[in-house]
Amino acid sequence: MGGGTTKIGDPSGRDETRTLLNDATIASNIASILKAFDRLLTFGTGKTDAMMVNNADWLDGLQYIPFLRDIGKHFTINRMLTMDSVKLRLEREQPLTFLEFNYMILQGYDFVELYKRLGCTLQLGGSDQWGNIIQGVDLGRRVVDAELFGFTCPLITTASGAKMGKTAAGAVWLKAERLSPYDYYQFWRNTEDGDVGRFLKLFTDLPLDEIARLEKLEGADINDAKKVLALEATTLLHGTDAARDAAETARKTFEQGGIGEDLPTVEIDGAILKTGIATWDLFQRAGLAASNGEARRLIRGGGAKLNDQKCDDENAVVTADALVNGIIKLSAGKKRHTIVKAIG
RNA sequence: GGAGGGAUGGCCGAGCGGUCAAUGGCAGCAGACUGUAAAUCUGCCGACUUAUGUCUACGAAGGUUCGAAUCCUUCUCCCUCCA
Repeated sequence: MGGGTTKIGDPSGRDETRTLLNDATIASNIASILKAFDRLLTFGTGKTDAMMVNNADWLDGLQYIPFLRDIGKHFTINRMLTMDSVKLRLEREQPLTFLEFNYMILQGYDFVELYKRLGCTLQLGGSDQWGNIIQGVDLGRRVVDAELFGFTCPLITTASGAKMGKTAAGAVWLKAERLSPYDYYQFWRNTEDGDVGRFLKLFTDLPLDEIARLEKLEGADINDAKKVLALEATTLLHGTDAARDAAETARKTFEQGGIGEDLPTVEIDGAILKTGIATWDLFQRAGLAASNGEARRLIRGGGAKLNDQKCDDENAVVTADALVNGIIKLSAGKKRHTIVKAIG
């Protein structure tokens, strides 16, 4: 964990100085990240178990002068200026502070420190980390005569060039509290055709010959491959049960036009339904519109459905009569569905 | 220290006294077409129980004016050049 380096901020790929966080925020972020990774890695003390270390352990106590003399002398400004993270910022005439300029030195130092403490000899990262990793490799050779290695992979984009990680609802979160298994499943289910094969290889553990078979599918059949992708990816993160439930909810919702149990659910006071509530208000409360005005626009635009019936009048009053088995299904467009449940 | 240039809605970027909630592009949302895909086309895209209405908004605070994103003053931050 970059508990120390986050106080500096990696200048890679951004024009603006990263917002500096305070210690409490950093600590809570680290705890949160540990929880997210816990789903994917086995942390422990065993031979092959994962361990999480925090570079604040050795960076926070660094003394400036000794550090400059021992480590700083191995870095030339000439070389540092050729690093993309620095070069791009300068070329675009964006400010780069001395603080950020030091980031690569610290990350390089991290690698050496990890080698000395834990015998770590390989650093993996996105291709934007290449420069930072190489600095560590070089530094290792110079100060501890170690042979270190770097391994980078291209940052993942979709076939149409968009950066990964964004969905209609915002970012793709790994924690179920931020993005439900169902929404996570849907994220993968909606993968572009051209990405399916690549994503199957990158984000699932399926054997390559199975993936090769799925890749051969064409036209509408590609949907079968997408279902496999979504199911496998969701299983890895949320487990078999959650993934199966998500798949079942998606099947019911999209293939039968019914109501899946895992759809986002919003509770509403039964008394409100008794007296009646305007349609636009209901959509807003269900979280399908960010503001009342947006809800109205959604309905006016013809994108809103209540129990699969198109809503024509934003001011129409919805009452308890609309409840079917105690719930109302609201839809914004074809993909965003929410269940409203009356309570009390 | 000196001389210039700049700060506009999620982002980029026009506007340079009224017709500006602010051109255009991107992103986003919805509709059509489809396969819960992409591409394309269409509409929407500050908030408010929607109103030819109110409020908030063009870095911040004052001022000029019937009226300011647009003019003036001060401040903050950024960029470029010179030292």
